[in-house]
Amino acid sequence: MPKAPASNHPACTEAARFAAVPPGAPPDPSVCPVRDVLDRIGQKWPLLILIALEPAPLRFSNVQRAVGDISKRMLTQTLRDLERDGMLTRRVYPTKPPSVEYALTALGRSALDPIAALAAWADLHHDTIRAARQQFDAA
Amino acid sequence: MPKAPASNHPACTEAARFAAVPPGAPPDPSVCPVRDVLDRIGQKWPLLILIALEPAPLRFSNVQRAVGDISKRMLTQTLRDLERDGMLTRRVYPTKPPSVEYALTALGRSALDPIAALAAWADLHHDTIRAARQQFDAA
DNA sequence: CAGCATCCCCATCGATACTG
DNA sequence: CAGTATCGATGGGGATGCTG
Repeated sequence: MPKAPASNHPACTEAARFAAVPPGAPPDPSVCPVRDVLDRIGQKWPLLILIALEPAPLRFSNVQRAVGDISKRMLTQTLRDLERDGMLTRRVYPTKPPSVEYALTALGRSALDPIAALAAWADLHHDTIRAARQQFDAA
Repeated sequence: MPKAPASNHPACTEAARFAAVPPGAPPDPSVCPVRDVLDRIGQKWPLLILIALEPAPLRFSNVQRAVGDISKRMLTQTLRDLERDGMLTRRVYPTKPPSVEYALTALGRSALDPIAALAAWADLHHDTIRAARQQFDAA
């Protein structure tokens, strides 16, 4: 069990509405899609892994190198989570020594789309944020 | 000090490139804008607070009610962080008893834009993800 | 090479109680 | 009403070592 399921938080209905849900009200109140997704991509490693795999599929060690300082433990765990979510595929080649290739799925690729929008926003407003922080800290 | 500064992670340059940075290379390698932003909005409360304030400014207690089950402790702390980032303003009315109104800034409002895109994605693909999980767990 | 198991730390968050 | 202060539990995640 990776973690507890997303909270069925009252404000999540707000979030869902904010997300421009279709006409019909969400039938399953026990899950908030927004939080469900954000819990994943909001973490450090999942995002970096998705980005690392964007240009091309990679093997375990190559993912580790691409991401940089992730431990094998977290890499394994995060890859599992992403595979479980259908964001990437895990293909084992029974060579000697074994090699495992990870590749984005269409779903994983499509996720990078809105993430890129967010990244663009971050890049655009980063200076403003940093300035705001400095001003705030002068107090 | 809210938390440690964002890691100057090698893959962040990848992330930055992915975010379609302008021609010039980022001069400050010690900060990754993408992680900087994601560290915030990836957390539970900041997002819910931004969403709660989107329709209209709210006072402390009203934010708490709007968000739902957040403790005063986390609410205070998160509001501070968001204020520090320039995402919202804090205006104190010296009435008796005192009241404090929190309102989104233009920056905070603009942040909800890409977040909405992400939320829309989450809403759209949530079923697919849940299905992938169920299939994965059948093993 | 890929990945699992173990240990352990410490940051985060909730609960509670108190103040201006 | 709008916080601050303090304590305590919980679990995320790093380091290390072992296996197929």
